[in-house]
Amino acid sequence: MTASTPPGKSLRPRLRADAARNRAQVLAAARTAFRELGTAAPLDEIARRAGVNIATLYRRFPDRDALIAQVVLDGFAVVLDAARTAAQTARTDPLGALETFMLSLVDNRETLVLPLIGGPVTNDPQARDLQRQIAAALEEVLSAARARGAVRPDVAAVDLITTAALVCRPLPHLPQQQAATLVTRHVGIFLDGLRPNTTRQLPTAPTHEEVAVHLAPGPPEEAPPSAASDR
Amino acid sequence: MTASTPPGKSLRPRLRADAARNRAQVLAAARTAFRELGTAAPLDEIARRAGVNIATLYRRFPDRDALIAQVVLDGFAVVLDAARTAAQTARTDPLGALETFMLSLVDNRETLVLPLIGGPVTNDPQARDLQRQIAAALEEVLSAARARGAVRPDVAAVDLITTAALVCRPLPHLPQQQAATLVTRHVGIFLDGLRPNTTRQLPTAPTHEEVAVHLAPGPPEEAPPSAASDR
Amino acid sequence: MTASTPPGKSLRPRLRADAARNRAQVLAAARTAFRELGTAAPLDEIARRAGVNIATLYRRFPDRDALIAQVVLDGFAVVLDAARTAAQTARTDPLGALETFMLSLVDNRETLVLPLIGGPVTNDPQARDLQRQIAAALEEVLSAARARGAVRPDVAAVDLITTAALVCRPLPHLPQQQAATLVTRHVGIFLDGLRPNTTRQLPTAPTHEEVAVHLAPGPPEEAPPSAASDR
Amino acid sequence: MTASTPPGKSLRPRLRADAARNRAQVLAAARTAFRELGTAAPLDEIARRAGVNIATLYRRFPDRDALIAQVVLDGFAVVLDAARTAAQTARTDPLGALETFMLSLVDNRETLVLPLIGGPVTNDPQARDLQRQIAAALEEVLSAARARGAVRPDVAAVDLITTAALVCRPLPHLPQQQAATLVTRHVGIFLDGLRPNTTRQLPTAPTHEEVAVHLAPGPPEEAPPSAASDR
DNA sequence: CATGAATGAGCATTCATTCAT
DNA sequence: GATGAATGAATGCTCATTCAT
Repeated sequence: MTASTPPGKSLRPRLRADAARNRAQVLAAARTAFRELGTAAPLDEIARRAGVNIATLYRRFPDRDALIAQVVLDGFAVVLDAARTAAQTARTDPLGALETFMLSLVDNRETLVLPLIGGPVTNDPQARDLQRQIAAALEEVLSAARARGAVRPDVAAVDLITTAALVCRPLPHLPQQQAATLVTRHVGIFLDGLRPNTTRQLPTAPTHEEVAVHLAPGPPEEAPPSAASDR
Repeated sequence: MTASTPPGKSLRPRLRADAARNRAQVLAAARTAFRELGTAAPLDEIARRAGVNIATLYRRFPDRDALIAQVVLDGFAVVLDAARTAAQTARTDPLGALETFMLSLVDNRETLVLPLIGGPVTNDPQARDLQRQIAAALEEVLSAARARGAVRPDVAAVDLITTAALVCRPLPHLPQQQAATLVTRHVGIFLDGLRPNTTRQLPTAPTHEEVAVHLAPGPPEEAPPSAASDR
Repeated sequence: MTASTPPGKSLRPRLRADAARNRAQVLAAARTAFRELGTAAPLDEIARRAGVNIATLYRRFPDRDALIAQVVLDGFAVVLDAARTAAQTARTDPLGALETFMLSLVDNRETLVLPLIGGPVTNDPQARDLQRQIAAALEEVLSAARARGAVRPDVAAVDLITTAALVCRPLPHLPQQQAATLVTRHVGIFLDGLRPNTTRQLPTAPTHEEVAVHLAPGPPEEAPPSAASDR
Repeated sequence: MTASTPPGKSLRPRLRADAARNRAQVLAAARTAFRELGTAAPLDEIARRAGVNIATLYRRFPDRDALIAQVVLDGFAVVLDAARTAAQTARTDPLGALETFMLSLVDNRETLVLPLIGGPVTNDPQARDLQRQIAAALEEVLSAARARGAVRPDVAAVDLITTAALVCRPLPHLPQQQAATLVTRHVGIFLDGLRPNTTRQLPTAPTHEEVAVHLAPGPPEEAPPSAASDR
């Protein structure tokens, strides 16, 4: 599923080939720039990286938030893909499905801009819808697993989402490889923590609706540390 | 241990009372501003929150990085405190010590600015030293736990630090209470994942030196999402 | 020769008409502002005088030094013009050529920002090159004059350049007219001092290279007196 | 004659020893700072160079202009000294006296802050008075020289003052030694230009009153070139 | 459609000056 | 008398955004 070029139902009347290419390049540049510099990254820096003029960027995305929104939607689409794949194999191997799901996100970390909880926010109904679908698919996986006694009964889809949100954020100052190792270890331990026969009790999970309801307007998030000197 | 007012060994010849108060207020304001707006938060916003003039802020901290550095050092100091406390009870109850350590960080999340891996970086030797001490204390706890077979043998101090780094970052767009619940659940599952009799194998952990060596110059980090419109 | 719009060999791909006009206005404003307020003149003051926004100024000249450099280059171009004119008539009337050269600079004083020695510095290779050409042209004039016994044999091009540098700097606190009279008298006496049959011996002149070699990094220069109150 | 500690007639009730030392250090620091950075040099930079606190500087000199004024007065006093010395030997050797006068100023260039025309302005009556005395002494030298036919008849005291003003300004970007050589050569040629049997006619000189009358409020002067980057 | 150019507004930083110790 | 500290006000510079080509 191509994330950034939503199906024909879109209002967009189908772009000219070069315009579509520019749009894709802007999104790609935004993705990396947002991860490296934060979502406050200068828009002309993004335009430069995309090899287009700043005005071209503005033609496609009326403001920063529109750009962020699209990047996030693209991220959600990737996650939804993974979640659906997991749902498909849930019947036969729910634990393996879970593991594959989490690790595929870790692998795609670099192209995901903080999707899910913790990411930049949009009150876009599409985003809401995608989140709902993601939660549903994961819940499906979990109930299959619970039915087999493969996971602790108190784990919820929101826990998987939280984990994804935490581990997909950039770990700056660490080389790619090392960051990947550390995060993979973390996910491994987390997955082991999903086994049944738990020793400890978790606080009650919020429902998906409780979480989603806050995804709309929301307060800003954290920012980049300016390793050496911000500007 | 008072973090922001290091003992007399400091070069600073002891501040006048009012100056010290101002300095502390600036640091407190910076802490929250950094969490809410990112480390690129406007410095005059920080000064305003602290109730001092921007020039006063500059008198204490010659530039943004100096301010970040101090905030991070303070964060490290808090973590070191917690780690040492854990080390003290490690003999009698290593698992409890671990749990208390992790949860105390979650509780203090709000006053910690991305300490440890993933936080804003400083090549300050003090920061290095604190990190080293933190790692040492945690290793002490872990070896006590391993000796009793209370934890899986392949877990390392760096895993605890990674986890702390991940869960201490702000989860914007979520109300405090909910964020706390989600993170606490995550930590709970993670802790359960530390039990022995593991089902899965973790990739080899990097040594503390490998991780620390990258804490110096480092590339920038992630950034704020600009919920509505950044500027 | 149009000083500020170097021929097509320039990298600049030819400015749009309005942009070129703005650029010229900025340079003109800078010229007078630098003379009146020093090269530390507020850049927004310059922008205001030029009737453009400060950001427009920055678009053309990335920083103060770039602006200074261009103003100086323009000054050098004017001087080179004069020197070449002098060289052309040197054969027939070397003394007259010298006099015309010096007085033309005095006349253009107002549009020259400390060109030559003593002016703001640039390590721009173009500047170096212009200086070299100026020195060469003047040397040509002088050798023609020396050949006829029209000037003392120990005078060098560097002396003419020094004199130009000295007399082209603003004499603040004096009305234009009076400053012009005083400087013209000074130049007149200086020119008379160039006659042969000298009574006194001059210290050995540095070579042009010796002088030029110091034009690169260089320490700052003198500054404005702040007639009433600088700020 | 000690310039910066004017005779007892001063209003200042005689400073305590350490205060007097501080005052002298501030003036010395101001002298060099003004030459290096312009008269807009940061006052706290001057205080730092003087080794005193900025508030101490303010205690002695209520504002920048007061400091400038004193520095200029000191400069005038040095010039007056030299002019009087010249007047004393004018009877026996007027030309030598002139030469010695000019060269002594060149030698003291470094400690003179733009004295005379072209320097920072003061409406201080003391400054006026000093200038008058300087002009008188120089006129005395010149008339002795004219009487002997040792100089052209059309040279006036104002020409000497103009020349002094021109050559005493810093020539930045040139090493001390080279600047000295160039300026000395210039003065040498100028002095040779003072001989009688002139070939050219000078424009009529303004009277000393005409010149002095403009020394009061006056527009600002030129400024420092910011060799590399102003700030 | 794409771009060069212009603008206004924000933020960092510095400095003169005053105040309290 | 001297100093550390605080402040307000400039100024430099950058960026989002709009306009004209």
